[in-house]
Amino acid sequence: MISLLSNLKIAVPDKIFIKDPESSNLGKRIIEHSILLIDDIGFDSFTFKKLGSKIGSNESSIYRYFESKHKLLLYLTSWYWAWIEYQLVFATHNVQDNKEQLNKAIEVVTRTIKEDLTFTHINEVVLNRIIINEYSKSFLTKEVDSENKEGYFVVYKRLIRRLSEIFTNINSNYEFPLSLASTIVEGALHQHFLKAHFSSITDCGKDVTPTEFFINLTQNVLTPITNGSK
Amino acid sequence: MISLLSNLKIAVPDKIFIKDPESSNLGKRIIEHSILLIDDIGFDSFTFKKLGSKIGSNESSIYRYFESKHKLLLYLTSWYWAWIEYQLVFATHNVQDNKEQLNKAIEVVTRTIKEDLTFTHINEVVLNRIIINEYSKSFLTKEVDSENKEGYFVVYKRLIRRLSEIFTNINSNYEFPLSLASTIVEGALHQHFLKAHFSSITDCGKDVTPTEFFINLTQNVLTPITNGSK
DNA sequence: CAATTTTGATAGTATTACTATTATCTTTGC
DNA sequence: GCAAAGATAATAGTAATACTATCAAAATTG
Repeated sequence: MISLLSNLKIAVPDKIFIKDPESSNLGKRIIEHSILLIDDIGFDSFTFKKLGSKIGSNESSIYRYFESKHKLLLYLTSWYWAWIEYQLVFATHNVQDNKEQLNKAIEVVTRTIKEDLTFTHINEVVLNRIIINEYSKSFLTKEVDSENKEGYFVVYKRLIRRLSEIFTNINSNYEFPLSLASTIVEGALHQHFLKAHFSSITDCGKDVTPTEFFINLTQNVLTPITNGSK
Repeated sequence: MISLLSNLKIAVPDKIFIKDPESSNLGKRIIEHSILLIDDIGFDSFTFKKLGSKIGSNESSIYRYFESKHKLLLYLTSWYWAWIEYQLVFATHNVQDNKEQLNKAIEVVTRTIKEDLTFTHINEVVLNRIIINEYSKSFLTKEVDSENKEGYFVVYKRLIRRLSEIFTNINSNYEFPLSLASTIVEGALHQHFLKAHFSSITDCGKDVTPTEFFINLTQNVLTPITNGSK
């Protein structure tokens, strides 16, 4: 993975930022430390002023990259889903066996994240925690519809569609591939959250991973119970 | 349902409020109009000052009922899940056939809400929209763990456990009843959200309901694929 | 009807989420 | 090597938020 992606730049829709943070040293520090700071104090308490003092820069300079902290969150989440999308494509590409392809796909979107050294200023493990804790806040707003029109969620939607196509390949008669895909991706984040904070309402923990739960679920759902009538 | 519940008061953990809003006229107006106002402008823009002017009362008076708008959200969500829990219990109680019981349970937690005239100051249809749009914000905070210890999420957790028990009744060998229950309840909210805002990544819409999707899913997951035996 | 409780009005505070302006520092093109 | 352009920093300012505190007026209750 490291060598494969080493020349790649994760593509984030450019309407999300004012100035591309990948284009400068300050921009990269903004991304690097916003991830650490949001993880540390939570998105609600996060401000550009606090970030500025962390990176020895000024609030007003950060505003030249992102219009608002909400846009910065959209940037981080788009980056994350694009990164997952690449992994999904690489992991499933050229895999002959359908069932193996399915399992790899589910694994990519549900597993606990491990460090990826390709992108030095981005800590994917910490970013994943942010996605688990804050992703919903990026679309649970009164502005979703207009922001959706602006294309701020294209990466995520493309990922869901790719995953649903893998389901359709396995079983073209299955009626709800999109809903299954969106349920699994969102549900995996939720199971990781429950594991950390509400362990009494999840089976995921030390012995069971969200990946096992969702692989079992997907196999049962996509394998029609054709014996006899059903 | 109306007559059955007419003497019931939905029980919300009393640590959530300073003064029980059910105990006064002002309290009830706070609940009634907070639901309408949050639905109208969104929780993020909602303030006690705006609510005060809607109900012809004062910001400071509302603070005597709820410590913060976050606590008010916890109140509304606890009320909602307790209301769903009652419906779950009534709908599945004394149902002989296991499969029918299962389907009724899934229906209660995934269906589109219809008005319930038992609670005159609470509009359940609007409250359901708030749950879909804002519920995640009630636990995606840095304070989850301490608030969980205080018991602010007991109602929701009890609902998930009840649902998981129904799954276990159907198939005691199924390994992930809690994760399935939490995935369905959260997933249903998500499918309703997608239906309204991201229709390209869900199959739910005019022809398909979240209930159909989740009933199909649950049946396939709980019915082991032991072809031959089944 | 007096005591108590509840509600309303007003004021005040620290912080947030920005915008605007001007000064300084860095890069680059020649 | 230097001027011009562009990027960054510093400072100031604003309206709104999320409260707390105090006191007066109104409503409830015993």
